[in-house]
Amino acid sequence: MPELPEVETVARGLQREITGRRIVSVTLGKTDFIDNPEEIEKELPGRAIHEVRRYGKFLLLRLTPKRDAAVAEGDAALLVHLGMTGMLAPQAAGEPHAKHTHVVALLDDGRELRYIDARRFGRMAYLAGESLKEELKRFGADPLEAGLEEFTARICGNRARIKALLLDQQVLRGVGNIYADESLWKAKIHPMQLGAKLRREQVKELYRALQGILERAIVMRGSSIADFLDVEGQPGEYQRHHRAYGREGKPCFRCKTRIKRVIVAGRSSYFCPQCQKAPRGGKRQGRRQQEMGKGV
DNA sequence: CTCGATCCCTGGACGC
DNA sequence: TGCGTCCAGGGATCGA
Repeated sequence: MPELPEVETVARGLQREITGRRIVSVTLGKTDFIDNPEEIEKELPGRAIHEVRRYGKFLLLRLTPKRDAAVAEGDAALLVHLGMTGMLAPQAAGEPHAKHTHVVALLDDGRELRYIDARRFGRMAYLAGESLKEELKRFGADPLEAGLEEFTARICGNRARIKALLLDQQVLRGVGNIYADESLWKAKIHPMQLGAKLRREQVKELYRALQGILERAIVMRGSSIADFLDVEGQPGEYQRHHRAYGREGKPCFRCKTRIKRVIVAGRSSYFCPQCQKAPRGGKRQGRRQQEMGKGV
């Protein structure tokens, strides 16, 4: 499941592999995950990819203007979200298309940039000018770029549960279920804790934990749980270092207590019930008890 | 404002 | 062996 480190890994691979290549033609398969398939067919051919970078969980393939463009349209880009099972990689045109190959862009070096996605939970869109700007503005701060000040403001200015906040792409862009759970475990914060109720010191711990984990995961080329593969078809290694995610019933690496799983924000959330203390009033009651304990 | 529920989609795990 | 069922999960959407 591609989150920030996995998408970063793919972006770096694509940046190395296809920067400078011109798109010759585009062939589409199923298009229900594409915002504007007809524009993709019309706008991509003839443009070169001049940069590939990550934006949250999106890959941003920045495109040059068309050679015969009559009017400037501003920046143009292909946005690609890998969803759960998406993969974007250049392959030799002669290679048979894998099952679930839905977009094929022939490049000017004879290779094909292919988008393969069994579940089609991903998303693809061609955007330019203002609509590109508007789209990018919808997302929150990149957790690796945000300073402690901004991180704190975004987490504390919110009454939702910390797990929900970490997953909310309008708060932070790029964090998904795995790295949310891993950073909460590291910072010893219960996933149901309210963001606004976290102490300053806890927020700082979380900030450091999240950045450290994301950076380390990028070095290890991401986590391969089910089928994540990078541009070269290689799995990541970070799944070997998970401390909470997917470890229900297994001993906590710190205290040996069995890792528990609860649903928060509609997602499985793994945590250590000993290290990550439940917020007062807990999950089971859900009643509206507050104040008094307001004192941070 | 925040929540849960529901839908999208397919493959893998599991039970019988 | 083969079926049915459940589950995974990011994100949009809707109603509470």
